[in-house]
Amino acid sequence: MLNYSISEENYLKAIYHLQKTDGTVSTNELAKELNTKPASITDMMKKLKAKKLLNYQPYRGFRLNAYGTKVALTIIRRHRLWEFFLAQKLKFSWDEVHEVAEELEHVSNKKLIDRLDEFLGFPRVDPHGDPIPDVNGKIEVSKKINITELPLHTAGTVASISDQSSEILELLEHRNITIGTKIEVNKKFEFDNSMEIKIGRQAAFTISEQLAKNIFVDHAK
Amino acid sequence: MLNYSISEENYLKAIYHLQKTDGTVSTNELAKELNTKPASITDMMKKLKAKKLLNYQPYRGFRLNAYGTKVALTIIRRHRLWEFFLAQKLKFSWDEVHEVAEELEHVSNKKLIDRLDEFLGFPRVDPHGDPIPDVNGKIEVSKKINITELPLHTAGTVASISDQSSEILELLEHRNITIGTKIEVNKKFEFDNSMEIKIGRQAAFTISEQLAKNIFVDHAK
DNA sequence: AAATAAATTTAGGCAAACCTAAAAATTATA
DNA sequence: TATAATTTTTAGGTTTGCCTAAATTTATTT
Repeated sequence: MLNYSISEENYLKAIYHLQKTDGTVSTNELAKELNTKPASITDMMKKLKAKKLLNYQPYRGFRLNAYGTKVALTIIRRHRLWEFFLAQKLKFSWDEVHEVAEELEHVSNKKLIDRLDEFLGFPRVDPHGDPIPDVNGKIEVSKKINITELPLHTAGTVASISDQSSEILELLEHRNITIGTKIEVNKKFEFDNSMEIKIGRQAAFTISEQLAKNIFVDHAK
Repeated sequence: MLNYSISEENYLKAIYHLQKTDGTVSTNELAKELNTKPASITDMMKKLKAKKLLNYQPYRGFRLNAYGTKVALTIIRRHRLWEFFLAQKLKFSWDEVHEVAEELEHVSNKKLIDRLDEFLGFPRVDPHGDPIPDVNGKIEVSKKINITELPLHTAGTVASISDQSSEILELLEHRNITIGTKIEVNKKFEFDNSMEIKIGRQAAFTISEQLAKNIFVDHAK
């Protein structure tokens, strides 16, 4: 696998993430994601196409090919392993890791990343609950699990709420919990099975077992 | 402290290292060190002077000022902490760490470096035996110590040999040990106080207590 | 299907960091 | 000290990755 510039790596990563939802990515979409102008995107798409990382037809959007996807996944692997390292070993909080990992991810030494992976005990998910691609670029598809099964200090993205009553929604609204909210469990109390959770950088608060049992989150493995 | 580009950081670091020996650094000297052409050096010196990092008079060489030195020391701090991390935590060998640290050193998040320092237990010297600047940029002056006092797996640079006989020099020559050679102690044997040492990437070998007692190395603290 | 709006691309520029070749300053030498 | 050799700087280019403004293509309306 060849080496790519920091800009190229950021483009590949952004395209990978945008592709997930849409089938193809548009110039404006990517420009917005990368905080650049559409003209810059067109420039770079020509380069990445020339380097055989993606399929691109003028005016028709673009999509990573198999090789481009593989490169994107190694970058995501680096990013998530560093996030895990920062949270686990350097005691960075959940919401601080991303920014630092954005820089570390561009250090491309393969042995470094594989040794780091080993040092960390081959973690499967990063501190946000997103799956970490393995040495071969294989990435686990995330599954829904109940928040009560979520490991401590590992975020999950709220994917569904089983009870649909207005009572529970009132409570969730009050707590600022909706689909897409990232939740991290701080503590579980055996006495009443209540748990202390945290959302983003807000102060932690406690929720009852009843409520917890209704919250499902996306989580790899 | 402001942020500098990777190139600027590499220039500052190189000037710092060259300054140590000479009083002032010349264009050609720096060009050789950085594998660039003299014209590129002149370009960059103008920029670094404009940014108040060094003193520079055309045709008269250059030298970091107090601020430039401080910046250089934070880069060296990052580099050596990462080297320590790579050797100690990721089991990289002595001669592999430098190259990887050259990349990691440009990640400039201060909290990252200070937390890493703490995580590593505030090490004083890197795996090559060079001192690591502290949070405030203070760097210990290296002192000579006998190789028998050198901690295991930490390199020291041969600074002097106390015995000056031709017999010892013959032995040292055979072993490829001269002033400037970097030595790492692998093991010490209590039985006869002999020790197994390693030079660069050569295979390790054993030396007697008598010989060891005559080898002094530069080593911080 | 024309006209208008929106998205995308092209054209031409800019700054950073490098380069080569030529000019200028400094240093060494006859 | 004048000339030669060396060092350094200047002048003018190149590539990467970005920009603005204008042109073009595609999509949406009427």
